[in-house]
Amino acid sequence: MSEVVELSPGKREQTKVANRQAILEAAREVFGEMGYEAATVRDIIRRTNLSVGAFYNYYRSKEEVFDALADDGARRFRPILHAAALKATDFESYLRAAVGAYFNFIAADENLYPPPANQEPMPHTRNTPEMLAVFEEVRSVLADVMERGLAPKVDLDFLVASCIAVAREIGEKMVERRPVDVEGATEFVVRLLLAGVQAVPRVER
Amino acid sequence: MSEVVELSPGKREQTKVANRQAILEAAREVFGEMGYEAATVRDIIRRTNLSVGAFYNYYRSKEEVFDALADDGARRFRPILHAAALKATDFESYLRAAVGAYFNFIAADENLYPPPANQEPMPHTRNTPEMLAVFEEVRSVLADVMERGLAPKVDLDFLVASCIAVAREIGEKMVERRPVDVEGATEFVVRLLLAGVQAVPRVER
Amino acid sequence: MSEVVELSPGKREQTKVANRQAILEAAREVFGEMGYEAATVRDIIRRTNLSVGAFYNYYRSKEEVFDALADDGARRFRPILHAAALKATDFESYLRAAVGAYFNFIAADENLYPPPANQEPMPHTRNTPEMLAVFEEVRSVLADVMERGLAPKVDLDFLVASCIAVAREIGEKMVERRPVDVEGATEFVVRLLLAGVQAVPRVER
Amino acid sequence: MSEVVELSPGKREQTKVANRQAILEAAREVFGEMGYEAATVRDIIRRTNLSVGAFYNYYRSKEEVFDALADDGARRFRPILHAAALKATDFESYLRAAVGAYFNFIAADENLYPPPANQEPMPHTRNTPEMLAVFEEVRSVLADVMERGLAPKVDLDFLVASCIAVAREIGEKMVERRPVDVEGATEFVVRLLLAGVQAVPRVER
DNA sequence: AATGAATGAGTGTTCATTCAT
DNA sequence: CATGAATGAACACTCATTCAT
Repeated sequence: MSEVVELSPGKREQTKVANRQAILEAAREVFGEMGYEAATVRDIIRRTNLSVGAFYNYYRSKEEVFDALADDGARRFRPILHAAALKATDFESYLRAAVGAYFNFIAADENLYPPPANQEPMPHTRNTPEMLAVFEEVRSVLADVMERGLAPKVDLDFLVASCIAVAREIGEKMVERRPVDVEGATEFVVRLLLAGVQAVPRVER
Repeated sequence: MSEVVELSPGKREQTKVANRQAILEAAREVFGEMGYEAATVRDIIRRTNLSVGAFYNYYRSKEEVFDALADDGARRFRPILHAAALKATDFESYLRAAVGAYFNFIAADENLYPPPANQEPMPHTRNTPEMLAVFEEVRSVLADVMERGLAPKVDLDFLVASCIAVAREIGEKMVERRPVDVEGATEFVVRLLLAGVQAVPRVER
Repeated sequence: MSEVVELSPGKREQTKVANRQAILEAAREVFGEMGYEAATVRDIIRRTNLSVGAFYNYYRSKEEVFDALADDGARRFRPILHAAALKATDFESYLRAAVGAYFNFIAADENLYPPPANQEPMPHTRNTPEMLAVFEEVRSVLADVMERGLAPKVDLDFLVASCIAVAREIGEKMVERRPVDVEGATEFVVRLLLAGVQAVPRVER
Repeated sequence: MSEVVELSPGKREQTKVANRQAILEAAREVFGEMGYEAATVRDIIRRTNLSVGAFYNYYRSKEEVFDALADDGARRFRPILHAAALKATDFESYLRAAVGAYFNFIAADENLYPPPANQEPMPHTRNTPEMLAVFEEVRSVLADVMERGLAPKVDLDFLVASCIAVAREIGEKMVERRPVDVEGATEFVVRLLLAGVQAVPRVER
């Protein structure tokens, strides 16, 4: 009866990719605004041209989009971070490259999807999956630096935790400010951590 | 009409207090493990000897236990933090007192309620309300230090964010280790932040 | 331990009666204001000095107070109606006595418990049980009149239904007006029904 | 994107309409038998082939079906009543047309949905929402008659109340009888009210 | 594939009733 | 008897997921 006309070869395939992406973007927004639990599948598809049913053609469950979001973030960030790391020769340039890359990354994201007026302190929300993935990346980079001896031998876990914590928190503050000052935020974080890591107790390891 | 005068807390009153506390503890655990949204009232009461109905005898809603938890944490931590602050004369002792107090606080809490084998990376969790309240306290203490000129004039928001972030994250790592080393963790955080704050860009105001 | 002092003989018995009555009055108000289903046992006992437990000492269930209320209304109204009926010699005086008695009855009730500002059209309420009982009484009186041939032989069921309907509805309007005009309302109802019953089709029966 | 154009109501659309109607009918029965408060959504859907969830696909809340029921009744009755009123020239024909229309209306309804054996005096019931809507219509018709001077100037509120009361009550009795005698019931009501209104006290107004 | 109605387990919450004190 | 905390079966409603079209 009803027949979908194929306008050009590959059109179908294009649509599939586009739909998959549309769901991902919508999910990014919705999870960011309401948190994983509060967000409903309907909230997500409402921001696309698709139907609930279509959602399940592309992702098997709500959880799966969440995970895909994390993968997506990590996949997009990994090369950036890696490239930045390659140019680094000592701990400072390493740190600066990594933090800078991260801040540029979230600043770019921010421009694409500015926060919705930040209505309330949003009492019961969570980190977006992307953030989680990005933190994973940063963690591995810093672990590597420690391995290669570019930084004093300190409590690795504690250092990693500190760097991630500071970068995350300052990054969050950064994108809340207008204008978004990536330079300034990077400078703050790099100096703080660089001085900090020197002051912290050494371990023989 | 006839009123039974209770000269000392009667058994009934004791039970009520105990039940109220039991619900609070259970809620602390459940919110900690699953986050506010995912946690159900039934999850909470399942960890007590009580019934759904009893829950609502003690708290008017799920939200109310959550808030009560925050109040409870803040109420218990505020005096500790305050006392510590009084003994401090410069930024270092201030920081050490505050961080030490905070770490002792969560370490004590930890002993009472050890984490449940830390099953997975905890997929969809959030901060406990207590943490949030405690962070509020720490924030105000640090803001005060900045006000009184005991620390260099740097970006206040960024500094506060950094301190809270580092303390939180290191605190979390600390309680995951055995034995729990409050001394070491405090030393790490204090040195890192103290050196960091000196290195960070100054602002005129 | 605690001992209830018997101040005078029979005091206990008095209290019991008073409590039973207090519950009844409270229930009358509450059922009237919110309807049977919406009213809760707690709503009722809140208007007494008693406890939930006490409620169940006097009445086995919410349903039972409701029924007791009906019985109470009927018991109080029956003698009044009966006396009025005795003085009547023809249909008019019979009708006038019955309707007058009924209107005086509900007007007196109204004075004791004026309606609570009649906030909204009260979307989902019901008749008070008293009303129901009173209607039963009126019905039996009118049935008797038909039996005794004081009124034309018309469709008995229909006549009874009409009289009850008109009396109820006009009674309700009457108590809503200020001042409450029992005379006027009675006159209206009596004339309407008296003329009506003459005009209505006869049945051989 | 792709849109399936339906030239005639498709099977899906038919099912939707049927389901919507099925819920309405079931609600009509259930509200009629148990009253609004006592009726549960599950009681309603139990009489359909649908699930709880489906109920909420068609109506946003229990209250909404109730209102829809009233609207439905009013919508179906209004034109009938209006047409009847147009043919009337004096109070009698007016009254006869209105009452006749009303009785035909509820008799038709009755044939579609006969009462469930009238089990008991129906302990805690209420008017169906349809009745309420219908009564509103009847009220406005009668108010109009008074306005246009087709009936003596009597207490308007009281007259309206009486007519509605008698029509409702007799109507109820009528549908309980077998066979349902619309003619007879109409005759009874019209004669009663017509004579009654002449006998009732005049007001200058 | 796409659609969106259908499903039903699960959620927060209420309330009649019981029962230890 | 009085008390009021405890109980747990309901309730209205939501939402991830399925499935007929």
